[in-house]
This record gives sequence, structure tokens and C-alpha cells, in this order.
Amino acid sequence: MTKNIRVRFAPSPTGPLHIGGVRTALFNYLFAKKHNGTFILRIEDTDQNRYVPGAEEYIKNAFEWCKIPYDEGPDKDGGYGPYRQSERKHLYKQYADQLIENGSAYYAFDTPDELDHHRKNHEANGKTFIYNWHNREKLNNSLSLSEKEIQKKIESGDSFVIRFKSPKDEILHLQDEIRGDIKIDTNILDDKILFKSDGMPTYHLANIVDDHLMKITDVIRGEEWLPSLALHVLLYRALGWDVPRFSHLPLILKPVGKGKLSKRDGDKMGFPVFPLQWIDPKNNEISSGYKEDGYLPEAVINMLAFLGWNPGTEQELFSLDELIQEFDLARVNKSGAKFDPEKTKWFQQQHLHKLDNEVLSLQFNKLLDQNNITTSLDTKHIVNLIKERATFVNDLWDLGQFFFISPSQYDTKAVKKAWKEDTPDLMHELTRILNDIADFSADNVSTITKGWITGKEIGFGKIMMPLRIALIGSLQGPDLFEVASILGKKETIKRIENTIEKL
RNA sequence: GGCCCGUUCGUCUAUCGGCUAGGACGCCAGGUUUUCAUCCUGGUAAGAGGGGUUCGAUUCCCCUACGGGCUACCA
Repeated sequence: MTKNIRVRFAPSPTGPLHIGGVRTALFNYLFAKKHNGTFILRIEDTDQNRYVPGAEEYIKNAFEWCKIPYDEGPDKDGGYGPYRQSERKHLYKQYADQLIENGSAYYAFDTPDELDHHRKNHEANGKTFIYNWHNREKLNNSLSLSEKEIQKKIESGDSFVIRFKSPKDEILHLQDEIRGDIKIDTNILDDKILFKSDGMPTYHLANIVDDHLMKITDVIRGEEWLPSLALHVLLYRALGWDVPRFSHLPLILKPVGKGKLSKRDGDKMGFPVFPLQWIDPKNNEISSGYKEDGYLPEAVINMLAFLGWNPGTEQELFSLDELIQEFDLARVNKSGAKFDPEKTKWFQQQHLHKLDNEVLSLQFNKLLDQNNITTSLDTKHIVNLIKERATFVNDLWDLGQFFFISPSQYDTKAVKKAWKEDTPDLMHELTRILNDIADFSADNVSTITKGWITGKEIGFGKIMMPLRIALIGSLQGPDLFEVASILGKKETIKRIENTIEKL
């Protein structure tokens, strides 16, 4: 019996979650559900300076919209809480102390100014300042000072940080589920700060402590964390804890140009990078979201899943349940993927077309309400006729409004193309034919009208195109006889007469 | 600069030493729809470069180039 899979998504509430973050969460979710495991949301808010109000709420709302619920989180205690690091503050210091006691960490009294100075000096000489084995004895810390001096500094309230003492002369073999074996020379590691002078742990310490305490079995996170993997593994070792499995996901890159997708790219390039709209509390700047732009969560999830993963078959359209079935970390790619807004639209269209007719009709009726339309027409039938032309739910209104609102203006290009001198006479004659039809079903109207056109020995276009203009206002839309049948005999004839008058 | 990761059509990707290198998006052409969209058919287009290993490399190894990430008392 293997132990229960437990994974976590651990965002920092510094703003809205962008789709890269959503994908990381999604992969965690899929992996957990695939293995009947637990998906945990943990808020990593150890940096009070960067806290943005509303960000945590945003994350929860985003998950809800995406339909990837977490099993444990801030408002969902699973026995491993609290799930906000700011509320776990009291937990971390003891582990930092433990590391100092066993010689894996030390106090450092260097001020930020001093360190900054060192960095600038090194930079001026074309070097990089690293705080580690090669110079730690010369810096201001508990390894270079006497016991007495250390005691005095701490007791007098001098601010200090706790740094990890990276080992010397060791080659680490790290395992990543996606990338395999990674070798790291510990000599290039620096002595990262684990505990800040403000009494809060840094990400590195808090992350390891929480993952251990929350019994996380698999850490699935973005590739930007790969450089910290050595430190994290070293920390587990120094604390004497089991190391979870690690997977580092490839990054999502900008569609054009260089670099990873950033929060600013979206509205600059004309597509959302956020699941939901976000209004910046500082300046009220609005960033668009997939939800508000009319995307289905199923489409966004499907698109995201295929950014860096594939099932190995030729199937591309997946429901969330199917993704859970098929998901496999071994099939996650190693290289970064450029985000493609065009393909996202395609996923949206495909998922909209897969939508149940009932659901779509409900949405359509909502649109009618919004536009103050009350109707006795069969809206389900109408949805059936127009849905294949739609990409977004809102398209249904543009596509179907002519059923309820008689065209008030006509597409000039279409008129020029189809409305000729003899058209009014033909249309007049058509109204008489139509008026005589008793059974106004699409089939019957079609048969009789076609028969009449054939009998007159004129081209179909001479009748069908002007008729389309009269009923719809442009040369677009579904089957004309269906349209006429839905509109009914009276309305159909009325629209034709209107058009003759106006054109 | 240093360290780490990566590199197949424009883009997302398949291939786990032996293929005419497959699919999807996009684009182009044709067909269906006597319109438009959908849909169908076809076309376009790829193994970064150089060395090895091997009977045989896109696939394994090395080098170079390029791309990306990290290099904070941020996550």
C-alpha cells in the first residue's frame, strides 16, 4: 500500500493568478485526482510587503470557475491547517533553531546595506557576490564572531537573519520526475536566508516545513524553482525528513517575442492572461479575463492541459474527467511552450459545439432577457439552427436576433449584389405564392418555392438572395426555409413587403 | 557574467535506434451548404550546426550556437 498522494498549489497572494499558475494548479489537481489523492491550496504570504488585498479571494474564485476544487485550504480544514503561512508563523522558528543547533545554519548580522555594498563592488569587478563557504568566515555572522559577541548582539536586540550553511565539495544528484537526474556542485550554492529579521521565514524554509507538516508527497511546480531544488533537498536532509518527489513544469512563453508570459502581455497583445477579470486595487486598472471574454472553463482547461502535456494519442478534445483519466507526469514536456491565442479560440469553439442543446438554450434565453425580448418562438429550435456558427455564447445573440427583430437596415454590399431592378416584382409575386401556402413548414415552403422558381426558369439566386436580405438583412445565416417557417407566414410576408418599400 | 534547464513544421506536439518524420492550430485550394459559418477532402511546412557511438541516428554521448529560467531579508 503506497501512501496517499498529497499535492499542493502554493501561490503567493501578490495579485491575480495568471494562466501559468492556473496550469500548475491544474496539473497538481489532475495528478491528485488521478491517484485518488488530495489537492491542497496553501497561501504563501510570508512577505507582508507584497500582499495584495483580494488576491486570495481571486484565486479561490478562479478555481471555482475552472471547476478544480481543492480538498484542503484556508476555508477547508483537512486537519493540516492553518493553510496560510502568516497564520503558521509560530511554527517555523523552531526548525530554524534546530538547524542552528545541528550546525546546518547560522546567525548572520550583515545589514542589507553592507550586502548591497558587497554586491556592487563585485559587480564593478565583473564578479558575482556569493555568500557561502568561500567567504562566510570573513563576514559578519555567528561563524566568524565569538560566542560572547553573538550572545551580546542577540540580547541587545541587533537584527539578524538565519542562513543555511551550504555544504562544501559535494556533488548532489537530484531527481526530477520530468527531467530525470540533475547534478549540482554544492560549491556554487550560496547560503540562502531561511529566516528574516522581521521574524518571518523566507519561502525556502516555510515551504519545506509546510510540505513536510502537511505530508506532501509530490511537489509539482514551475520550472523557475529548479535552481532552488538543491537547497530544498539539502534542507530536508538537514532536518532529517523524507524528501518528496519533485516535478518542474516547463514555462509558458509569450506568443511572440521573447521570454515567459507575463501579466502585462495579455491586454497588450489582445488576449486575456487571467482566468477572471482583475481590477487592480491600486489604480483601478482592468485586466481582462477568460470568463468575462466569454470562454468556457472547459475550453480554457483543455487548452491549458495541452500546453506542455499530451496524451500520446491523437485526441485533443478532453473533458476534465477525461483529463484526469489520461493524465501522466511522464508525458509532460521538458521545454517551454509558446501560448497560442488562436488555438485557444479553436478549443473554445469546439467545446461550445459540444455543449448540450438544453444548456445552450438556457444561455440563449438569458441573452433574450437581457435584450428585453419576449417571444413565443421555439428558441430551442433556433439555437439548434445557429449554434454551429457561434464560437462564444454571446455570438448567439448576433446570430439569432433577426428572428425577433425585423431588419431595420440592410447590408449595403449584399443589396448591391442581389437587389436588382426586377427584384421588387419578383418579390411581390413571391409574397402571393407564400400567402397561398397552407402548411408553412420548412419542407413544404421549400418544395413550393423551389417549384415556383423552377417553373419561372430563372436562377435560384435571383430569388433566394433577395429573400435572405428581406428576412435577415444580410447574406448570412441558416437555411432560409427554416427561417421563414419559424417566422411564420405573416411575418415572412411582412418583412418582404417592408424590404420592397425600403429599397 | 555565473549556474541550471531546454532545442522536431510559423505555433502546440507524436516518435521511447531502422518512417514517404504523424496529428492539431494557422494559412492556401477544392467540395457540401444555391448565402455565411460549420463540416469534409487535399495542400503548405520541421529534426539548430558540428563531431562521435552504431550496420543504421530526430532518437544515445560530446562541443558550439540559440532559447529559457535563476542569481533579493520576493515568491
